[in-house]
Amino acid sequence: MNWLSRIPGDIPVLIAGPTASGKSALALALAERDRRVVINADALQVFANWRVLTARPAPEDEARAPHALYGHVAADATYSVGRWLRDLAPWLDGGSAPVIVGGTGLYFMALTEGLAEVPPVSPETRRAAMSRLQEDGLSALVDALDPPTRARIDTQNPARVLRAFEVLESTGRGLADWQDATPAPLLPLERVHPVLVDAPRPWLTPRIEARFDQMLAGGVLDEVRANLTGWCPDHQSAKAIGAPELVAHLQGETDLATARAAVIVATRQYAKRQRSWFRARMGAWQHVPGPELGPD
RNA sequence: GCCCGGGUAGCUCAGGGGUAGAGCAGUGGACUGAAAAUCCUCGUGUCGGUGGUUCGAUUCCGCCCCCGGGCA
Repeated sequence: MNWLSRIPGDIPVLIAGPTASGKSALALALAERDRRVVINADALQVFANWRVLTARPAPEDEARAPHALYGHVAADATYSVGRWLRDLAPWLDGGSAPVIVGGTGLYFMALTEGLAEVPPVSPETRRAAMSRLQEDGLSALVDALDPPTRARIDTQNPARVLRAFEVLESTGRGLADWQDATPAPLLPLERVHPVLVDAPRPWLTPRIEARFDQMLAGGVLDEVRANLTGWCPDHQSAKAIGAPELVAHLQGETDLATARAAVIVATRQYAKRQRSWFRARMGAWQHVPGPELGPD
C-alpha cells in the first residue's frame, strides 16, 4: 500500500468512508505509526450505550492508541454537529496531529467548510415547533419562513423545515442568513490530508452481512437487551441501525432471521446514502480503494 | 382421486375483455446542529402453460402443470 507511506505524519488525517469499509483499522494503523489520537467522526459511535452495535473500536484497539469522542454521550442525551465540533476543538491544539475517522459526512463538512453559528434552540421552542407541525401541517411552517430560507431548503422535508422554522422563531433571523455568515472552518481541507475509502457495492455488501454476524457473535443481543428497560425509540441513540430491529426481536415481535435481514437492508441503504454524500462532496479527497485495506 | 382457494414486477399482493398497479426491495439524487436522521426521483412484467370464444384475452370457457387447504 504505497499510498499509505505517502501520508504525512505531521498533519491531521481525515478518513471518511461507508460503514463496514474498514476505515477504523486504517485509522488505528496510522495512529500507531505516527502516535496520533484517533478521533471519532461518527454520529452514533458517540453514545455510551452502544459499542458492539455501532462497531466502535474494541477495548483492545483503544489500548493500542488514544481514542477520543467515542461513547462519551449518555444514551438519553441529544447530540449534534455543533456539539461534536465543540467537543473536537480542544484536540486540535494538542501536540500531535490526530486522525479523525468516521462515516458522518455532515461532520466532516462542518469541520472542513464551517458551520453556521446559530445559537442553540431551546427545547421549549423545539417542542412548540413540533406541535405546530403536527397541528397545522408542513405547509403552515413553510409559509412562516423567510423567503430566502424557503427558497434554499427542501420544503418537502419536515426535518429541514422544522429546523429552519425553529431557528427563525428562536433567533428572529432566517437560517439562510445565518448560513451566509458561516465562519471559517476549524480545519480547512488544505491543512489536512483527507482520505476517502471507496467501497464498491459488490464488495461492501458481503462485508456488511459478515459484520452483522460478527456483532451477533460479539454479543449485540446482550447489549441491546441491556437497553431494554426504559427503552425510548425517540432518543437519538435509539436510531442506531439495528437497534429498533433487535429490540423488536427481543420483545418477541420478530424472529432473529427476520431481524437480521432487516438490519442488513437498513445498513445497505445507509451505505448508499453515504456514497451519495461522498460522491457529491468529497471529490477532492484522496480516494483509496477499500479492497486494498484488507480484511477488517 | 375429488372439492375449494391461489399461480400478475426480485418479494408480498391488488386489479380486470381494449396488452396492468401498489407496498417493500433495488437505483440515482438532495441534505449547514436529529445526519446510522430526514426527504425526493425512477415501475414492461412471456399477468403459470396451452387450446377455444371474441374485432380484441392477462381478464371469459376447456384442458394441463405447480402451490396451499379440505375430503377421501
